[in-house]
Amino acid sequence: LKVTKAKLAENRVALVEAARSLIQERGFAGAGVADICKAAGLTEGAFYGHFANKAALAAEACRNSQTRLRALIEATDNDFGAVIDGYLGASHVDDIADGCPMAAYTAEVRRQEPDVQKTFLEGFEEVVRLVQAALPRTRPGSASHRRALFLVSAMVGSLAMARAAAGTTPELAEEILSSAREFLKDLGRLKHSA
Amino acid sequence: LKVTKAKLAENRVALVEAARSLIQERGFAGAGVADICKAAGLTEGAFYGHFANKAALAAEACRNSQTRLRALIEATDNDFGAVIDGYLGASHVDDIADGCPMAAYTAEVRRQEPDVQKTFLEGFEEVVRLVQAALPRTRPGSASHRRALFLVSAMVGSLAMARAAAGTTPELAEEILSSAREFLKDLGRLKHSA
DNA sequence: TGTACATCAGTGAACGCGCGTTCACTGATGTAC
DNA sequence: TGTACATCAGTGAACGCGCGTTCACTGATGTAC
Repeated sequence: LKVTKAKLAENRVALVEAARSLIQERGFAGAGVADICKAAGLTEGAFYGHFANKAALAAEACRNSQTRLRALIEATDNDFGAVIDGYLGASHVDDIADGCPMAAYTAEVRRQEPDVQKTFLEGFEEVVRLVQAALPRTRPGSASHRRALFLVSAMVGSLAMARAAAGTTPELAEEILSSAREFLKDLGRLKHSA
Repeated sequence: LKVTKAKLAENRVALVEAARSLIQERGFAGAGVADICKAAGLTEGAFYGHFANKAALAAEACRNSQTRLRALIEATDNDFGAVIDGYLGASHVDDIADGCPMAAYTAEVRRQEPDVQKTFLEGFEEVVRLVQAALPRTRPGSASHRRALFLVSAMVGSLAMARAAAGTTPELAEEILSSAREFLKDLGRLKHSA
C-alpha cells in the first residue's frame, strides 16, 4: 500500500535510526535486517525499496552515527575538559546504542565495505579536528594535530575497555574511566612546542 | 576412527589455535565452527568431542590469545620503550591473527559469555601489571597502576584505530601509530607523584 | 471541484544458504587374557 | 609376546533455524481530465 511522500521520508529515517542504534549495540554482523525493519515498524520487503542491500544501509547508519557524535562534541563549545568528562563519563558506558560509534565497532570497520570505512574515518578525522580546536592555543603547526590524533584514539580505547570491564567488574570500569580522565586532561593542558 | 592419545591432544590444540587466530581475524560472530574445524584439519562432528559448544571454545581461545600476548610483552624484559615500539609498530597493524586480542575484539567482549569476559579482563589486568612494572621506578602506591591502566587502554585504542584506517588511508594509520608512540613514551618517562 | 486510473510504497510468503549442533556409524587404539 | 575385542575419536550427512534477498500482490496516493 502506497503511503504519503512525507511518510515515505519518515520511514527511511526510521530505518537509518534503527540501524544506527542496533549496529552500535550489536555490531554490523549482529544487527539483522529483520530486527532493523521491526524496530523501524516496517517489513523486510519494504526495506529493499529504500536501500539496495544491507551494506548500503550500514554506510548510511555509520554516517548518521558520526554526525550525532560530532553534534555532541560541538555542544561542549570548545571546552576540552567538558569533552573528556562527557565522553568518559559513567553514562556513556551504558548508553551504547546512542553513544560513540568508534568505541562500539572500530575493530569491525575493516571487515565492512569501503564506503563504511571511508565514512567512519571521515568521522574520526572530524572529531580529531574538533578536539584539536578545543585544546589550549599553540602556535600553528602539525604538533597539536598529532596530539589530538592520540587523544581521540586514547579516549576511544579507554571507553571501549571500560565497557568490556563493566559487565564483570564495574569498579574496574570506573577506574579505567577516571584514570583516563586524569591523564587525558593533563595531556590537554600541557604546553607543547611546534 | 580412534586416534592416538598424543594425536587427540594435538587435535585439541589445533582447534584452539585455529579458533584463536580466526576469532582475532573475524571476530567471535564471524568465526564459524566449520571454518575453525577445517583450519584445524577436523570435521565438525569431532569438534563436539572436544568442546561442549562454540562458546566453550571461544573462552579457551581467548585465554590462549591473552597468554600469547603476555609472552610477547614479557619478551621485552621490562623495557617500556620496547613494549611501545613492538605493540605500536607497523607490523602489528597487519598481523591481526597473531596480534593483540584486545585490539581485535574489545567491543565484542560484552556480548560473549561471562567466561570469555572474565578471561579477557584477567588478560588485560595482567598486561597492565607488566606495563606498570616496565615503567620507571616510583615510590610504591596506586598512582602508577592508574597510569598503566591508561597507557594500556590508549595503546589498544591507538592500534585498533590504526587498523581501521589502514585499509583506506595507510598514511593516516602510520600517523596514528607514530603519534601514539611519541605521547605514550613521554607519559612513560614523566615523573609522577604518589 | 469531482471522478477514473496509473503509480508505486509496503506486505508477507518464499527462496537458497550457512549457521551451530546432533547422531548413527566407522575403524584404529590399546587393554585383557 | 600374540590374539580378540571393547572403547571411543573422528566421519559425514542431516537437523532446525535465522540470515539476506526476491517477488507477486495490495491498495492508498496523487495526477489527468
